[in-house]
Amino acid sequence: MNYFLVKSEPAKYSWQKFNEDKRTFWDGVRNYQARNSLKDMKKGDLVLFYHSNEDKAVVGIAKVVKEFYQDPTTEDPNWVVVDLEPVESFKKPVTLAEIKADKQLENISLVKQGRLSVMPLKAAEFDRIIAMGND
DNA sequence: GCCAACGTTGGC
DNA sequence: GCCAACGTTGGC
Repeated sequence: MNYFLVKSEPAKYSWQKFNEDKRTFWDGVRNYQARNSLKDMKKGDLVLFYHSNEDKAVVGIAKVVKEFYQDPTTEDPNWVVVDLEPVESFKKPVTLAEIKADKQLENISLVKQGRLSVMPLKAAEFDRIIAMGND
């Protein structure tokens, strides 16, 4: 089981919209590092959903329901998507400020490499954020 | 709206 | 294959 975090601007694709859709393909990744993470996702892996820009908070958990395949929004074979389904919403969104302030999360890619839109998480980091979201 | 960080592109 | 220029992302 692997863990990841994906970012979305709420104005573009919000957690709420995702829950209304019940399922989505994660398109628009145009960065090789992020793409490699998409390729590492296996069915059943869990993915934190982060709102960038407006909320700057992790708002819920999704899971991988279909492994990577050609991005249907481009002809370029470099780019892939995965299918995700919402699992649950956090009781309380975990803000970037809280993550930055947490000792156990100081090395998380979200903080260290702010511009990356899809990133792997260590199990401990994933668990920690979940715990904070359910406080 | 500014700017820092950083990935990508293209000239040499 | 190096590196400067440029574009994009995202926090503030």
